[in-house]
Amino acid sequence: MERGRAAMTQVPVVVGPTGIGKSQLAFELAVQLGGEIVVADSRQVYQRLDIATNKPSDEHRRQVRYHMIDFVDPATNFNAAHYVEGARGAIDDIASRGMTPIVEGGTMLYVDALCDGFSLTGIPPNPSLRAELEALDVARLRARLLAMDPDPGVDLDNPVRMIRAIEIVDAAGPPLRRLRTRTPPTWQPLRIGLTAGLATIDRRLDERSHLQVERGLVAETQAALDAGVPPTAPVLTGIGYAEALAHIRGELTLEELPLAMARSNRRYARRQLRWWRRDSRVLWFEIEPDPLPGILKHVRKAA
RNA sequence: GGCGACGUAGCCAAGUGGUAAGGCAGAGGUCUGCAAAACCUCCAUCCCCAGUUCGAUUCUGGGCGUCGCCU
Repeated sequence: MERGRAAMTQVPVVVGPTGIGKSQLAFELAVQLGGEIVVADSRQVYQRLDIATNKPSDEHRRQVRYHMIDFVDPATNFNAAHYVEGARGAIDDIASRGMTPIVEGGTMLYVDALCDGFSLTGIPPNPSLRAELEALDVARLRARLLAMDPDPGVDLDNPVRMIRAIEIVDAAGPPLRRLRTRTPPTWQPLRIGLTAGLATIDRRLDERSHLQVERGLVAETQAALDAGVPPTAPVLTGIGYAEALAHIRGELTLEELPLAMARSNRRYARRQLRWWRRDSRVLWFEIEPDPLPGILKHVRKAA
């Protein structure tokens, strides 16, 4: 069958909370399996901002080929649909060359959109409509949305979700639900979760935050500003950069900076854990004893 | 030692004689094109004792504590 090899291809997908060593594990997995890594991360796609986005080291990049990082102008916006398109292409490309694609990431929506094949409705953002809708309060947004689609299936308290819903229905007509479909990819995701106790995660995040500041996070942020990246750009709203900006504005001392970063990271890590722990398809591995052998065994058995 | 102010959740902080705003942090949850975002839910009986009162976190007295000023 034509879809033959591709259809059967198992793609390891390494997920888990930030700061737990996913990147390192994916690297080791790639080395062992002869693979290339497709990062699923909404911030690593942007060029230059390396420190707080936790991009792979030059050393790792020399040994393993990485995809979906470092290719978007930081002054622009990138989104889940762009990601899925690029990542699917990357995976097909890797597989076509006989290598093993390995997805690794932290952005929950990106991972699920890619691996579950979310349609994302196919309607692109409409900036002028968004600008208009952003001026409305929640009640008005809700009324406007319900007038177009009485049962849109979105959080009616959430302005961001309602604006998106209105945008879709405005372009494609109701009902919204019919546009949100799933078309699984031609390959089989093998979800591997990396986890650890919260105390361990918190300690690592604390250490990493201090390290990032020492490595020049503030200078990197300032350089981005100097290069014309607006403070409102998505990258600069990310963990680390948001705090660095606050420091540059004088709202945080240099001593407070890593503490604030660690706090944001803790919150994010917990959200990631909550997102994936409800997904029964994820097989979890503790990071404490080296999880690589067990993961390799699992991957090889599945293949 | 004297004088003054203050003492509300982990932190910041409103407030009233009738049974405690809000913010941050924390916990849980939602999630199909901004997702490291956005949104939802939960989270205190007001320093201690006595008194006044139908009823005190809110009034009075005492104690303890903190801060400031003075000697």
